[in-house]
Amino acid sequence: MPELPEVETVRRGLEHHLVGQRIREVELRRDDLRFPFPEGFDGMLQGRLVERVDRRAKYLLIRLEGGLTWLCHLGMSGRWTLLGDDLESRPGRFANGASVGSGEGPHDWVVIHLGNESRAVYSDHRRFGIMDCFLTDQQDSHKLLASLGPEPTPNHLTPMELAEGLRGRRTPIKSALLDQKTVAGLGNIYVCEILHRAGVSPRRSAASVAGRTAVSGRVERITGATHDVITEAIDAGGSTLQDFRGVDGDDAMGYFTHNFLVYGREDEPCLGDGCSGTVSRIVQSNRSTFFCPVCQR
DNA sequence: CGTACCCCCTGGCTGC
DNA sequence: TGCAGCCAGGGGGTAC
Repeated sequence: MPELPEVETVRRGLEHHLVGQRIREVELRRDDLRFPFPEGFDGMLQGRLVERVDRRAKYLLIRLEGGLTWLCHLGMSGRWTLLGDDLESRPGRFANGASVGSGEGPHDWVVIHLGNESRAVYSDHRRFGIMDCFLTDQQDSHKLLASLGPEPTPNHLTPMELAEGLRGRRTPIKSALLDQKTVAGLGNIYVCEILHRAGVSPRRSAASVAGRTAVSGRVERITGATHDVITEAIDAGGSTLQDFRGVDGDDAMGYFTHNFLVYGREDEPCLGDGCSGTVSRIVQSNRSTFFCPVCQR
């Protein structure tokens, strides 16, 4: 379910609970998610200390002792839940209605037993998630990470860079922004919100957004809207972070508490400043796009 | 090469 | 009530 801000919230949760812990045992309850787990996956992780938890786009990168990185992508329905002694005795809520006592759910596929007797449970009912393990110093050549574009955050994505990513492309701006090579980590909801905030039609071609000048007004606005939407969403997730155990990024974590201005609001009034338009839903490359035809041009 | 489409999977909801 | 069909926040692979 998660987009980048939700993955960032999960990252912070995992960082808080896993860093400094030793992986005592890895329990694999099937041999694949979207792809097969790598050969000897559980053995590679077992016995190692968790040093850090990083994120690149929507990939969680769990840095382990010995120069190893454990990669985890949540796909559409992946979630992590932290269970354990001290955790269970504290008030808090679980995502996904996972039972408090055992933490057992029908879609729990990976259970990490930690040195402190707590455990981290990965569940994923649609199994679009990905897990892999690679040598950290070979990250740049990792198939899934090598061609990712800049992060959508203020310190990474610049108008110039976005303009270069869009120039000459015939595809609609909506599809271009969803393409992880253009900007890494934007998903369907936030692209809709970004284009609405920037006042740019999702149907306009990427090339026409780039325009003829070095940096067009639309590129400026999309860059700014991207920074704002992503920063606000991360802050919203972070603000609900306190004593959580479920780290799936939605529900109490701020996802559904978000008020989107266009996403999911077909036929409802546009909430843009002084706009009297009505939100439309169209389908672009097989995904829903919500936008206001009046204020997005 | 870039782009368009199909697919993986499960479950919840809608409309007949 | 039953059930077919549609939908879902991702992204890899393939066919043009």
